[in-house]
Amino acid sequence: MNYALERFTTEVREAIAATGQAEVGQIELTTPRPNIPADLAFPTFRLAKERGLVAPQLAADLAAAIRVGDNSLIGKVEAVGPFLNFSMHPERLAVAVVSEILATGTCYGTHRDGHAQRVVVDYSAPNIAKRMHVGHIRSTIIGQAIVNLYRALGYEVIGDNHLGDWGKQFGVVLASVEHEGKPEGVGEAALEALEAQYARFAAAAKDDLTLDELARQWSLRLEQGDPQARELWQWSVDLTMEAAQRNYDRLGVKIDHAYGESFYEPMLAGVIQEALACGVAYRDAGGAVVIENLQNLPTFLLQRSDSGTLYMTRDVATIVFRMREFSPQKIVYVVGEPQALHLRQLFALIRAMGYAAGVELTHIAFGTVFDAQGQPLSTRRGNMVYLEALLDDAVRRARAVVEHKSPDLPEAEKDAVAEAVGVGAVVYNDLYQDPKRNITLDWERMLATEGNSATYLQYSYARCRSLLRRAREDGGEGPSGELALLVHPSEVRLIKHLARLPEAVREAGARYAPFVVADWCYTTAREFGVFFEQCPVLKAETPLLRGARLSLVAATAQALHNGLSLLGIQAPERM
RNA sequence: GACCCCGUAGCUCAGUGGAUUAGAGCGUUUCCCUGCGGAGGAAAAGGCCGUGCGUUCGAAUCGCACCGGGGUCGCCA
Repeated sequence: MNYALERFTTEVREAIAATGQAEVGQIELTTPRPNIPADLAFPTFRLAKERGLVAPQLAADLAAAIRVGDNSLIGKVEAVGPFLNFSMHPERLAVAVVSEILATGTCYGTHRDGHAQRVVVDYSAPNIAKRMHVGHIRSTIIGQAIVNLYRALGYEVIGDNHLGDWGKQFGVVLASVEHEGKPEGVGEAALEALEAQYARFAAAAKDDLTLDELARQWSLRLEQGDPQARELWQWSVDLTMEAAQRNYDRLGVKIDHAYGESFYEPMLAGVIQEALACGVAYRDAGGAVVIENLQNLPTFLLQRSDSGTLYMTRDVATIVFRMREFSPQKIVYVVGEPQALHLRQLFALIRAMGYAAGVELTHIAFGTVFDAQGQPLSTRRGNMVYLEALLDDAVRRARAVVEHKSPDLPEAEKDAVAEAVGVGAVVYNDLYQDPKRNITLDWERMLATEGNSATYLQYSYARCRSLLRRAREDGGEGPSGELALLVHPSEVRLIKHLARLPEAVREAGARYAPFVVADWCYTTAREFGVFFEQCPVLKAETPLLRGARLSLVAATAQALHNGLSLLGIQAPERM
């Protein structure tokens, strides 16, 4: 796809090159700040320096020498000081942008950059036998947005849910089930009961050595593949995933695989052997397998002195497996910032072992969630917020607003809108800013219905759809092709912004930053708001203008919908 | 002690080498429903871009040092 904005950029580059005063490679273009009345600029500082010229003079000379074709998207060329400024041709831009959005539909904004390339995204990773909480929501939501973005960029994306389904704590889980039986209920309620059971057993085992021994036995039986232990373990996995799936469905999350840590158990001995054999690791006096002096990173372990394996061991095996199974060009980890060092060590080790050569290994480190008092959320502090409850609460609050704003909607639709608005607010709270920032769980901010909020974006979409619906109903001029009429300043601004979705998608992908798309959506809603205020659509001065404006509204709705889908946010037709 | 992330308006955040006036939202103070969804739009007030030194024709943006906040540092994940 060669979008209008890309064609414009190419035309500018070629026009400059055609003057014979600059090589194509020397032409670095920038997007001017909003207060500059231009759409693309060529700062001539560098070229002037190379040629021993004065920048403003060079810019003026270039401006005089540039020739623009009859059907060019370039409207105006102007030298302003040392800058050579290019503006788009408003009428031709309107025709190009609006028609390409309507023609490409849900594909508008996508690319083929990643053609024949594969990306593995590691995200969500809930712990088995526990409820998902706010700590998992960030990985899940940001991860899914990254998956969506890379699919939109044309990559083949493989999502993998690296379940926390292994480790010493399972001995306690299984022992507690033997002790108290399986908890009643389903979903998160059952998991909550299981967590309580776990806590009771763990507390009791502190004073009762026979209980402690029981847990140890179960842990051992599980590792040795004992059928009964395995069956109980599988039951806890199923129970957890069933609950997780409800949350995933609501969040629009779909993860291709869920191998989980347990899957790699058979590969671990081999990984340790290999690390020892190739000399990056050694076995110390205590029997632990140690890696030190690796790229100035702190020393770390690949195997415990009691011969047990570690998170690191399983993560190495995971990369080995992913390379063999998927041959990806990139592996992306959507994991919290506290694990940054662990992942640097992992990446360094895997490279030292000769794996993943030429493969991009990326850690998208997201910040920690704090409560309103600035405390980290934790079970022990008792301030933990669980995902299902969070979503339910958000939806409940949204339902009250819907009831107040749109009392005439059918009840079922009110429910659907509340679900979209409530869940959308939770999702947007994780996507509207740079993931690496720590965030405070602020209900007011999260469930805001004004300003830079999911609700505002959904509202803008609903207004677009409402206009189009009413246009069909009143029998007047429908969306039409007289797009060159769209030259009102607020129309031009909106169109220019709509033209930027494709590059926003690219930038968001390159930076692993969904907020770039969120920002684009927000600005779209703002520009549409201004247009809506200043330009009557249904009662436009002429039928032709009405048709053109309806086309612009349709294009805005389509582009906004595409942007929101990338973020995983639903857009109701009315609300 | 070492390393990583952050520090921009009262609050939450964009902007990370270039253009008279560093942008949004929330909050505050005003306006705009005889025109389509007011979950909207307009305007005002509010900033030594943590501090200092440096690099550069040019620094919120790059480098160094410091200060403040968050985090991590062999047998958890």
